[in-house]
Amino acid sequence: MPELPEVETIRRVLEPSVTDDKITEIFIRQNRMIRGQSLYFFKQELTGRQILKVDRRGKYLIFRLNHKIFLVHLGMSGQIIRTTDNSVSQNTSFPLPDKHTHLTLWLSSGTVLYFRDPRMFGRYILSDPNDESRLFSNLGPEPLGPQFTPSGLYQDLRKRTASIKALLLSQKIVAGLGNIYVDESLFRAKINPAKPGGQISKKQTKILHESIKLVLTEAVNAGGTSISDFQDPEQRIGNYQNHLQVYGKKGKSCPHCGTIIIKENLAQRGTHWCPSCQK
DNA sequence: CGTATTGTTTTGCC
DNA sequence: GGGCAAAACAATAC
Repeated sequence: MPELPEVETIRRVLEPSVTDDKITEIFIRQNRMIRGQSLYFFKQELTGRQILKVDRRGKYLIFRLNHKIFLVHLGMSGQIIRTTDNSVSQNTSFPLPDKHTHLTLWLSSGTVLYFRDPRMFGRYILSDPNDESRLFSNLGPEPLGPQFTPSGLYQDLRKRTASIKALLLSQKIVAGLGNIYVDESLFRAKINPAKPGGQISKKQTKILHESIKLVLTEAVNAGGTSISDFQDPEQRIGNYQNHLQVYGKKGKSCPHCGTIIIKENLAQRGTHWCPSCQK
């Protein structure tokens, strides 16, 4: 579910409603995803903190608290649902908390945040602000920030023999792209997903850089992609699934040339491309 | 029964 | 030690 555009959509919804709120109570159903602080201290250290700011880095949501940072990675199926109900939600499409609600935060204004994650690939990390750079040390530049440049991208792809698909998924070349947006970006750039990173020309790299920024910007503006179950904290779905060109389009015609879109496994993921446009 | 799914970490090999 | 590729994690749908 959540790649950069989805996480940014969540961030934008949460920011105005939880900023300056205090965490008054916490309930943990499943502690598998909790990292950083020990379980005992997790609850103790989170309770009473004020949310100063909600940021994002790659696919991580960052709650900046007084003297702590709370990082949330939603994995494959994580979501955050906001209600103003104190016990059982009445506004949601299903009763909350349910068996997939692993963490619940009550805030001083009456807001309740439900953290759901059926597949439990997500992570909740409570740490010191000083640890932030270490926690993000494996992430490449923000694709929509000034650090992401065509020349930097070109340098990082030099001498790499792995496929551009695998490299873009790794988060180390650039942060925030997942399976959907890698396929869409490579289609826009007319680059074959199997092409080794080191074989992409300077000119192609510049186009790839532009394509990534374009696709992500469009997707953020559309409120993310709701393929199966993405919804923002207010339970609204995104709109970018209506703009996808190749992802999920196996057997359909390429919007550019009409050739049938292919889907094959690459880098352990279903990979979609136009065999004619993306040589 | 298989296969597939919007992600990352770990493992093992070269 | 780095780069790379595959397994592993888990739930659910088809």
